[in-house]
Formats: sequence, structure tokens, C-alpha cells
Amino acid sequence: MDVHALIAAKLGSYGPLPEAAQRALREIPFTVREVATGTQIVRDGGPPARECSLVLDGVAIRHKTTGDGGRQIVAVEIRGDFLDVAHLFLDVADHNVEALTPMRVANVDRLKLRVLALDHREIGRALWIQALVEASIAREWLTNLGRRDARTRIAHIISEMALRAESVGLSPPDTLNLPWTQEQLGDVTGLTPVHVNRMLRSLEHDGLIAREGRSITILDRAALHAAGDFAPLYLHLAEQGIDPETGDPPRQAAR
Amino acid sequence: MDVHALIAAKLGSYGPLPEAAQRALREIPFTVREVATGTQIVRDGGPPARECSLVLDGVAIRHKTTGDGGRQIVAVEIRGDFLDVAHLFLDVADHNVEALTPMRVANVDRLKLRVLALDHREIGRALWIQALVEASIAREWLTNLGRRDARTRIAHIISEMALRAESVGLSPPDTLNLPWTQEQLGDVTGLTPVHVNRMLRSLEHDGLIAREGRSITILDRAALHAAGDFAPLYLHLAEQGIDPETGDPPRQAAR
DNA sequence: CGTACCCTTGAAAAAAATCAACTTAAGTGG
DNA sequence: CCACTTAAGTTGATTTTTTTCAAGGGTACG
Repeated sequence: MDVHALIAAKLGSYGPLPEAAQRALREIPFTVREVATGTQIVRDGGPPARECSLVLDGVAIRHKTTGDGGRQIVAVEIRGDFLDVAHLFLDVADHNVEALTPMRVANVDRLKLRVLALDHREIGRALWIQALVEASIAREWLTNLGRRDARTRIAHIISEMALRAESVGLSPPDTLNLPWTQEQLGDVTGLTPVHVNRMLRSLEHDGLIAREGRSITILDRAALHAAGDFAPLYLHLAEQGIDPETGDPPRQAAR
Repeated sequence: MDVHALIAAKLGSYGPLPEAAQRALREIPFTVREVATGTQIVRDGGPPARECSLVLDGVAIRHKTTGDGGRQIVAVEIRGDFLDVAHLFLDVADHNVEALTPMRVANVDRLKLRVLALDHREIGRALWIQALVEASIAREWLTNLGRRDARTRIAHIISEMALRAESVGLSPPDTLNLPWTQEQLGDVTGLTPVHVNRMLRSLEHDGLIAREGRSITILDRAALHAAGDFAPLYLHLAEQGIDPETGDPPRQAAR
């Protein structure tokens, strides 16, 4: 995958990039890096990452820990997401960022990205949208944790991750290949691993999903969405040219 | 309160505003409006507010509802917060915004604010920081809902709101005058009103807080923070020149 | 002085966590 | 290639937390 093309597509999916912005983009020094599973990219309380990474492959999570050792995953980042837009203009990190799988990322110097964001309207706009969509997802997760029961939460997060993965061309429709352990799924949904297990089996028993190892297949999308109280509006996919039902990627010509 | 001064202070608290930005700010047409309790400022699924409001007085909440009628408050906005930075670059609202008390707000045209954010580095930077801090608060709330028990959640949100209120000069130290019903407190913490009541009495019984009507006084700040697993780093107050312990406001001369 | 709207309290039910095996799967090194 | 080891998944029994249900009590406001 051509990195410049991905960046331009990502930043340009909300509107055309003028020549000056494209030139500025092409001139950013970026480096493609491999990141091993478990690597701490940002540490809570420390400085933000010196480089802001665009995820090319693999999965990263943002997480926080409580005083008594609990862990809450507060975001999942996949292909096309910028790691650490969350700290772009802050001097102290307020959460951890960690590679959940082996990753490939394109690194851009943080300060250079700041300057780009402020100097080029279209790039600024694109980064704004990424940040605002991420905040919107956090609000939906708040609703998920605060007001939905365990089974609904699990169905919801499966629905969301499947759609997001499809929308960036990661998995075939209705398949979820995130290699999450049930403990990690618990850290996303605020449940214990034991209870996650029971809810997964409940969804499987009812014919909504099938499982093989850690890969999940959605057998009845409408039913799963209903079980998860899932309405994808909050992902703002339509505004990015993506079909919010199927996750079909943006037509590059559009706009 | 002079509105222009408040806006300039808000936007300038992260760094000096150059003359051009100040001039641009002075030239924004804004209107001060009274907003009645219960007014729906933004409706989920509809268009974002045509005007972006800066809160001068009163309290607004962001909330979402679930399919079975549950309600989750996902953010609380007080003096100095911009309503609807969350939708500044989005075309569809993903949550509701509602006046919880009578409010006074300064309205700025949404599209004009966009242009300002993109054309003036310092204004853009200030709005970025506001958005990023709000996202940071959402992540902390996620941790609160996902991994802390009921009593801890209540202690945490009281600690947070007291500090935020102090930091904008809303209440004397260690007093919380947000006129929340226990039901609304439940909508913030993902609990039932009955359980909120029990937890409040527990905190009161243990001498951490005192209550009179709906006003809460913090009797033992350190103990309340401990009970709420509260560490204010995530509010990024220090980066705004505010003392993260006491909430003392920024010294205007600084930076 | 009534009438909402909250707050408070107790008892019972439900949901989820905890505890404690046991099973399966996936390496790893002999 | 197999035995061994470790991490993760599964299951049942029990305990804890929180919700639900229901009934009073207080208070502000027309």
C-alpha cells in the first residue's frame, strides 16, 4: 500500500485537497515502522508520542487503569486511524496507547503535523473530523457502558468493530477478525472475562454469530444490530462517503 | 461580564493571541441569549446547532438515549465551555444538547467559527485544546462507568465537577452548587436514582460531604478524592495555567 | 392547601462478579 | 513428534452489587 496515497485518501475523503496541501503532504517526512505486539506507544502521565502514527495495519488500543488495578479500554484504532490526534495539542498524555497486535504504522513528526493542521485548511478539517468522530464514538461507548446490559454491550461492540473494519477494507462483510481475547473484550465493555464468555455463547446460541477460535462471523446482521441497540449514525460514515449499512468504502471520485 | 473579554481570555489562555486574531475575534458578530431550562439546543440525528454557543452562565448537558428509553449524560458544560465544538465539522448531530438550568450564552455563527478555527492558528489551537480536553474527560468517564463501583463513581464525579466549577470561578472552593436531581446524577454515572441516593448518604455518613438541599459541600477533599479514585491530570488544567489542586484560575499575564 | 416532584427507605429480584475447577489450544523445547 | 507448559476458554456454584418495586415523607410553588 502506498503510504502517501493512503494519507491523501484519508485526509481527502472529506473534501478535495488543493495542490498546495497535496504538495505539503508529499513533503512531510514520514517513516514506515513495524511495531511489536504489546509495545507501549504512549504512557499515561508521560509526554505524548513524539511522532504521530497513521495505522497501516494492525490494531492499537487506548486504555486507562484505575487505582485498584482495573483496566478500561477507551478506544480501538485500526487502519486509517491516526494514533495520538488525541494528544496533538496537549503536553501530557492522559491515557496509554498500546499495540494489541503487530502493527505497521506511518510516522509523522507531531509538531510538523500540528503545523500542517493549522496551516492547511483541508488538512486541519480532516484532522478535526477524525478527532470529532473519535469523540462521538467515545460518547456512544459511554452510553453503552452506562445504560446497556452485558449482552447488549457485547452485541454493540461486535457490530461497531465489524462495520468499522469493513469500512476500511479490513475484513469481508460480516466477519470480525480482531484477535481479541475475551479478557480484552471485557476491558472494552466493562465486564469480567467470565461474563463476556457467557454473553458470547448466548449470542452464538441464539444464532446471531458464529465463532471459530477468536474470529467472529455475523450470521444475522439485523438481529445482531437489534440485540446491540446499534445504529451506526454516530460513526459519521455517510459524511465520509461510506455506506453506513454495508461499510462500502468511499468512491474516490466523489465530492 | 464582558463577553469579548471572556472569549479572548478563553481562547488566549493557552497562549497569546496576536493582533490579527484579536481583531478577527472582535469582529465576530455574537449575540448574548437567555436559554430556558429544558431547551433542546441540539437534537440527536438532526443538524448541529446553527450557532455555536459559549456558555456564560448555567449548565448544559449532552446526552444520548438507548432503544429501551435509558438516558446517559455524556458531558456537562459549564461557564467557558463551547457548546457544539463537538459538531463543529460534522453535518449530523450524534447526541442531544440540553439546557439543564436557565442559561446565558454568547452565540457565534457556526460557519464563521469554523473559518476562524481554520484561518487563525491561535484560535484553532484553542478550539483544538477544548475539544481534546473534552475527549479526555469522556475517556475518564468511560473508565469511571466501566471499572468503578457505584460509590466511587459518585465520589469521582463530585470531585470533578467541584474542581471544574472552581477553575472557572463558579463556586467557592469545595462547594458544588450544581442543581442536579439525583436522577440526573444517575444519568451521569449510569446508576438508578435510588442507588445514587444510597451512595450520597454513604458519602455523607462517612463525613466526606455534607448536603443541604441539592448543594453539596466537600468536607474532606483528600478523602473524597481517594474514595473517588480521582486524579485531576485528565482535566489538563495545568496546561491552561490553572492550579490542578485548588482550581485557582489562570494568571492572565502568564504566557 | 394541594399537588407535583423529589427524596428516602425497606424488601425482593435480577444482573454481574467472584471463586474454583476443568478443558482446550497453542506454543516450546527435548 | 511428543511431552510439557502456559495462556485462554468453559462451566457451575456462590456471593455481591445493583436494580426493581413499592410505599411514605418532605418541600416548593401555584
